Amino acid sequence: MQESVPNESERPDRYSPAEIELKWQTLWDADASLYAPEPVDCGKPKFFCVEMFPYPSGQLHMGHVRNYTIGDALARFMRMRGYNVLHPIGWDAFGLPAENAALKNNTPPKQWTLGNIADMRAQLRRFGTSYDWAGTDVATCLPEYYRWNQWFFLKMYEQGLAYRKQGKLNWCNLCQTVLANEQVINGCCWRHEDTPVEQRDMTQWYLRITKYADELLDGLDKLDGWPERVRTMQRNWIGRSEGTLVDFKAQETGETITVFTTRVDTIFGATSVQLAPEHPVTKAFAAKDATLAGQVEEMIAQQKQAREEGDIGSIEKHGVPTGQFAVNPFTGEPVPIWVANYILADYGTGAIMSVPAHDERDFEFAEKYGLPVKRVIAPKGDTEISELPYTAEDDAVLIDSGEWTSLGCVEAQQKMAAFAKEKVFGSPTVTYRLKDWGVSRQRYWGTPIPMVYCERGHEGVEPGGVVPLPESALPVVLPENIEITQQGGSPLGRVPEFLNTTCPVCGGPARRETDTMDTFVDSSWYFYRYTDAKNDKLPFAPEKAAYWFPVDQYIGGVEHAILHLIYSRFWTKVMRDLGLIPNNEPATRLFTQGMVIKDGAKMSKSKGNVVSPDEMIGRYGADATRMYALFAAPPDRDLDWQEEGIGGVTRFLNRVYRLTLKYRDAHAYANTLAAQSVPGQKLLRKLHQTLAKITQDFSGRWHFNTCIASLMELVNEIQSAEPLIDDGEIPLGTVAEVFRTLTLMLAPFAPFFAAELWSQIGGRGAVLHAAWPEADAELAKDDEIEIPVQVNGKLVVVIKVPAGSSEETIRTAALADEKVIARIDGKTVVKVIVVQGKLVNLVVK
RNA sequence: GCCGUAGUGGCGGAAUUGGCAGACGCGCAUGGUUCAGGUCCAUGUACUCGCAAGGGUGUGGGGGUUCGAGUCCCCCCUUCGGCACCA
Repeated sequence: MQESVPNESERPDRYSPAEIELKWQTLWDADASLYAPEPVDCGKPKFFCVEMFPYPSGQLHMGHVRNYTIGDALARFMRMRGYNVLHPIGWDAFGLPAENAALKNNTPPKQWTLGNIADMRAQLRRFGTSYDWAGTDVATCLPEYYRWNQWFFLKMYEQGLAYRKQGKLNWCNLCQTVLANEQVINGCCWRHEDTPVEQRDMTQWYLRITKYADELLDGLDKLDGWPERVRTMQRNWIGRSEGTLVDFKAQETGETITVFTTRVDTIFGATSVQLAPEHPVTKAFAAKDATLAGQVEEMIAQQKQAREEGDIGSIEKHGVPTGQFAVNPFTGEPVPIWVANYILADYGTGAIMSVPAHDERDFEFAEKYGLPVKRVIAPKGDTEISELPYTAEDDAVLIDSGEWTSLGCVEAQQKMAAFAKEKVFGSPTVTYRLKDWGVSRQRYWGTPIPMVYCERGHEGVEPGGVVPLPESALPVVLPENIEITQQGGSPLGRVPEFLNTTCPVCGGPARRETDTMDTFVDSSWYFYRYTDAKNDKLPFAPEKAAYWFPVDQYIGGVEHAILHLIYSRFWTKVMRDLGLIPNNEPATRLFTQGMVIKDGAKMSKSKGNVVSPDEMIGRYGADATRMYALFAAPPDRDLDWQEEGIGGVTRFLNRVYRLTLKYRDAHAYANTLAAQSVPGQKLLRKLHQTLAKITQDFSGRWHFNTCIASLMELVNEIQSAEPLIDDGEIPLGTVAEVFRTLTLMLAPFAPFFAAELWSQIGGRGAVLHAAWPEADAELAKDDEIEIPVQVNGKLVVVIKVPAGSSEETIRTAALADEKVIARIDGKTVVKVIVVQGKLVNLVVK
């Protein structure tokens, strides 16, 4: 015979997450506008809180859970603080995985994507995230959204910010598409980390992000709400470098070789000119010299191989002489022209002047090939000895440099650049590492580019020339009945109904652009759409964006530090210049949370260390999972998910549940704090100390792990006081106050749990909109404080004195302590240091 | 190489301005409750010498400033991340 096990929900010492969460979720789901913000004229201060939107892969992972839990805690806190909060969600819904899934399962990308969105939306609801579901919920793969990508593209085309050109592009064979520079990581595709990208010559659409290079760089200094790490990464990426262009003329053939240098002051030490293998002048020389042509070809082949093997950095410097000479315009001296493999074709001008005495790389190269080393910079007060290559310090001076001799090198740089400009053989210049953003993708599942090619041509447009579609032709809708194959080329090119169209200007036959836009276009402005997600006249109403922007808090992973975060800053500046928005930056504060890892490694299917959020909910409930995600580590650090630890949070919640129900009747005595006992004051003190700590942490430090720790301390103290409450030594009014406040403090972290407790203790309205309690500094004050007493910096004893004791009282108490007396026996007290309210230190000899 | 980030018990982590190092939790140990336990409760838990009282040592390493340093300064090591033959 088996005895019946008590039903979980009947046990007074445990709560049933499954029951409580289902109950509240059902209620919440029924109210579509539960989390909607108030109108813009509500008079409350606004707070716009955005977490980076997910790609709808079909499965939430723990990284998402962490990201959204952080944002949700903040959004819930700010609502309780009386802010008008916009807390939206959306879906970064275009992209290659949908096409791969289509190939694998024979499901159309749209169906697959929308199905995943529905699944993930349900998952997020199970976690109780307080998104404005009805008002936002933007999916980038829908024409209602991507038509505005097309609209922006046309605006940029008008402004000359979108243009088409031929160039070298990064090509990933697995993706069967080109990639932006930002999408190439260590020479490999960002989605296929083991697949080196190839360089292909193609004609593509570009967005002129370089126009904003300086603004993007300078703006970083003012973004003090962004992590330094992210700002540094962006600075490196933009890679601004000031220098000088100088024209060297080939002596025999007359070609101009413009070199870029940051150290024009060393030009008297130039002993050769070095060209990149791909440089046009290299090609011109090679055309007339078969031997050279062969050598250059070999050099390019070697580089390609090194790139594919992934060790481009370790390749040995080598070069070949062209047999030609170029004239240094400053000295009139001819120097040999070489082609060298360490010269980058796409940085600067692809040509340098080589100054072996003052540049490590040039020195190494000159040593190898026996080129002369001519020293022209000297440390101050030294004209003879110094080790080469010598990199000049700020106080270095020029020697052997004609009329510039004896100048400081910084001064010389300016004067020589100005001289070059005056004599028309050079000029000061600025170069950037940042290149224009190539946005064409030879893929199906993306935004069609709203351009056609007029076959016959018409006035101002040659046959096959580009014609932008008028706004009235938008959206250019992505055809749905398409067979996904792995053939090369743009899939849209194989859909005749899409491809063949008419020219909007002359009405003649035209072909549509068949490439689609990079998905990073979608994410560059999606948060603006949140402010007005249903607008069908504009991407958003300017007045709505003006009210909500900039985002007050943006939260996401650091992996987007360059890609998404630089593109969206660029897009913001473009929209500002189009007069759509007044703000210069998309977000004033950025928080980059750490990764969730398992057993020291990033979670991945191949490693088999993936933790499923649904399983966590099933085993522990959403509240415990959320709280543990916050408790296990501070949010900016990586979090190693150790499942054993979650038991501590479950125990904590069970304890709170048991105690709250036990003292439920105390709430009839709420607001009767007048008669206070000593243990009652002690409990209130702890309560207000906890409240003060949590309130303050939400304002910026965000150490939610210690917030939860302090809630645990509070509950431990309540539990210790249990006998006192039962004996009536703590007034019931105090008990009511403690549990009411505790429930409110839990609300941002454990929403289902707090809602349940709130209703159990008879709280008015939804805990969601209850006012966050104010910490009372008076009540939080200790009446007795502990003062550690040290002798020569070593702790001897901790004494207790009344709070606010004078320095003299503390000193006397410290010197009167037995242990202290024993310790200083036979020695002289040289000095007594009393730090009021903190500590006493005796210096003895 | 340059830039940034971090380094604290068996583990995750705490110590906001220089002032009791190790809060809180996990784990572990002992005891209790329970027919039972992936339950609950109590106590202990940095290392080390000691039966104990009590001592000594401790925040990656080495110096320094200070009455006092995890925290500030200098040098070095290591981790993670970014950029990298960038002229």
